[in-house]
Amino acid sequence: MRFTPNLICNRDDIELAKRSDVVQGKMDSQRIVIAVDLDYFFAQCEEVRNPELKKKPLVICVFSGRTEISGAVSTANYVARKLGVRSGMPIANAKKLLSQNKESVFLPVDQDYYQTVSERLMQTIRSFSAIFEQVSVDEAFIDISAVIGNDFEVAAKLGKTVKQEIYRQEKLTCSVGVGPNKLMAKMAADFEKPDGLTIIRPNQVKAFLKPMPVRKLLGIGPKHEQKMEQLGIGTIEDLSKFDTGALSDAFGKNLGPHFKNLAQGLDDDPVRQRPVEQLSRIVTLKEDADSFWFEEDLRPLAADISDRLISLGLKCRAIGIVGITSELKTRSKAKTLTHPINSSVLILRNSAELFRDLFSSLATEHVRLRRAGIRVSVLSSEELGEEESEEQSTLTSFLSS
DNA sequence: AACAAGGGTTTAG
DNA sequence: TCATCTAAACCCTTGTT
Repeated sequence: MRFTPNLICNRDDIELAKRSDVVQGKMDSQRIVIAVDLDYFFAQCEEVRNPELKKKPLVICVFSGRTEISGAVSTANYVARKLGVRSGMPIANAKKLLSQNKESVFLPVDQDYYQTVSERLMQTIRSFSAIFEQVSVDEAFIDISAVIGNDFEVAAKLGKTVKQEIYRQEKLTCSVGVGPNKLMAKMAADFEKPDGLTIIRPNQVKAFLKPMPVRKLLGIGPKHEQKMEQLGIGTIEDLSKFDTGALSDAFGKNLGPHFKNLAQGLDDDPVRQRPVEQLSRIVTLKEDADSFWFEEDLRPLAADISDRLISLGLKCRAIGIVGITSELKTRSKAKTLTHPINSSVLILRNSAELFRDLFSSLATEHVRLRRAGIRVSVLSSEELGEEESEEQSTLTSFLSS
């Protein structure tokens, strides 16, 4: 079976595609979703900036600052991947793998640059449908049902057009998937990786999923895979036939049935822009800390989170800290405030207090911290928060006491 | 019973 | 030997209404 068509789109199709004035009808039964996933995004951005890099192994690194080379690989181009470099890998390991190749290049992430490119890309993708969801800096969904109707052949052309338009504007390649929902669109995009275009029509869903290992399903990682293996589940087909009750027992009341739906290619999650729910920043400390003497390391984190809250017009009513121990275990503490805040000073004061708490526990365990971070959540619009109900309940409890 | 809060885990990119 | 950073979703437990 083949999933990849080869069709060219004309000018009329583009104009048709741009018609976002069509109402988002409740034709829930037949959706067409497109997933766009930029190829090795950070590294490809660097290649566009300096085409010399295209032939060389290129590794984009997050340097932690502990030593000259400590840190992890963010992403790498396909030349480096062919030699075994993977994202998440320690930089030192990547250096070892590429030590024979004098051409290889290691660059630090340039988040601002990628962000600027990303914003232009998202504008372009969005111009194809108003029903749009940005998933990450380099990934997005559009729901084109209202724009195109229920015709996968037209959708295939539109997918091709999206790729061409992105390449024309930014000289970047991407992988595009077209499917009846977000899950299938995403899995289609993953099916053929650099510069791919894959269409999965509703009648192809079962055959597409059937033979795949469960690990390929979105949301099933190494841990879930291992658990499934113990249950005798190897392929997506195995999962789709497994007893729902048993899945609930193994993965929880929510997740168990969810996995079974995914295995059948079912996903009714709508394409929509999701509100920001939390903001966080974390740093690696110069040396592992066994007491709270690094308030200076925290100050820039608090300032950055405060800046972001303010520029989004938000305040937070919950604040938390995260610590990563020397053994790479995660420890966290959080508290809810009576009143929403966004100032750097208050964020710092509250997180410092939580860190003192955390260290009193860690001291008795003789555990030290390698990394320390701040997280804020329960975000509300700066103007109209849930102020009214807050006042109300305070008053009520006061009167009834 | 329903919901909030707090702490941990898993996934994804 | 070395192990980044950000964000979401879920799980479980405990406490309140």
